[in-house]
Amino acid sequence: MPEIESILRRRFSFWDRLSDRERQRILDHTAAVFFPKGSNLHSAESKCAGVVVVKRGELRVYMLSEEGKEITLYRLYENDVCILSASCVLQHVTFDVNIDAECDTELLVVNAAVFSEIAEKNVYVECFSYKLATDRFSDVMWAMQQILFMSFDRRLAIFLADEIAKNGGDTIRMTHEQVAKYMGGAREVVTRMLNYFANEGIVALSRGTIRVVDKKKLKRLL
Amino acid sequence: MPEIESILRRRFSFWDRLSDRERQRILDHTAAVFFPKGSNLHSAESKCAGVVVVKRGELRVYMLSEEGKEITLYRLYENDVCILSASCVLQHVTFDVNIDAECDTELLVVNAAVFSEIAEKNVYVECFSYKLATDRFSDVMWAMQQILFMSFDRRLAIFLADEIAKNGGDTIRMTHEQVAKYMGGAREVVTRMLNYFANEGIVALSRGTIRVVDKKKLKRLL
DNA sequence: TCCTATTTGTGACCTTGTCACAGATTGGAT
DNA sequence: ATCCAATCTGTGACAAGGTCACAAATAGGA
Repeated sequence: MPEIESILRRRFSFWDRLSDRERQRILDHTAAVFFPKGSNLHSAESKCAGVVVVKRGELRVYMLSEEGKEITLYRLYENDVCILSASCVLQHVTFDVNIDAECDTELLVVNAAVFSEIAEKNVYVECFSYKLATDRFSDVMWAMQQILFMSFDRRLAIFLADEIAKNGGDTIRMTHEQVAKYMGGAREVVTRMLNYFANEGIVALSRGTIRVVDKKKLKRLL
Repeated sequence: MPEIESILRRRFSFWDRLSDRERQRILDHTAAVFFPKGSNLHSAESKCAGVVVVKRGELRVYMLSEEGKEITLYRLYENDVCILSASCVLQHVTFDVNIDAECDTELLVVNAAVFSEIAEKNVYVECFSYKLATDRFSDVMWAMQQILFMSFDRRLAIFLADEIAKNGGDTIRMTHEQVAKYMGGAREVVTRMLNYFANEGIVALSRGTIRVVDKKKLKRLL
């Protein structure tokens, strides 16, 4: 599998700190896996998925309350590495998250037990893992700052701006429900606020899509 | 300073992975520092304080919004090590926090530049730092879960229960203002809720103190 | 064309935060 | 002992956003 190896080498900065034996052991326990849109690939109950590299698609990492409320912490895209899917490997991670595939997604999954075993013996692997966790910590802090400190209209503006920047073009193909989920807000509030934006001539709405028609006005809300 | 060395050895799990030279370098750049109650020992603007060990007292780590709103992330007590005070050392930490001394506090402070220099060369030190950051990540997730998912009365009950468990005894010497700060809520809401608790016979209030008179009822709210 | 699922719109109500005070308590200073 | 000023606590009116219970509009398939 030369493709798998070339991906792992690029994503795992510890790759050349591994012995040949360790490298081979990882390669032997890494599989390409497909998750269809909407499927769950990690939750509190599910056994540890392992370390994941996104080949194609998108993952959403979120917190889930007992009553079923969700807060999206961050999203992962092509080439991102997900370590919280292997939280069982890191004893210092004492919380749980859920991870869903947001669209049809191809992953490389490194077996958790194997990764764990190597991380225990090789500090570079251990260190890599905790560094990655710290990166996510930063993402979560950003999400937290938004949720706790910014008004909903401002956050919505930021969200829309981020989405069009990310995808190119000015049309966001998402239902209000999805936007609400990503932002950690209530769908009704998203609807109301989007209609307000539409009245201001900032966006044009139609079922399932939001088109930004005045980027300048949008940025003024930022 | 044999005292400083004995504290550092106990708190820095990488201590016996250091060369004699590195150990000495750290010892030469560690100082005992006193921060009076209410003083700030780290903020976005202040230059990097360094790695801190709490000898005696208490630190509060919080996020600060542009408008001055605060959210307490976690608190640190005797023997805790604070790594976010040295966030400049960890490139993967891309957010900023504020840290105040909550009461008169004695610290050991390891110079940031020296620590950074050693962390760059010694993976064990680097790894230790990111592990510690991940511990705090877990604390923050707990705070986040509380703030976003739990009703205020439940959170207040948890807060009171935690405080009496921590201090022993049943009296909490804190103003409503302080409670609000720790919980990330509004003082008026704390006042209202405490009065409600008092009506239910759960607590007895007087200026500056909250006494829990019925722990069973309190736990029923948990 | 019709049927059904999904998406969007709307109003009433709840919780919590915000603001603007007023009243109570406390610890000095005289 | 008395008064003063600072701090702490209490309260009401209002705003933002979440929750609930629907109704209306819109797509896709059969």
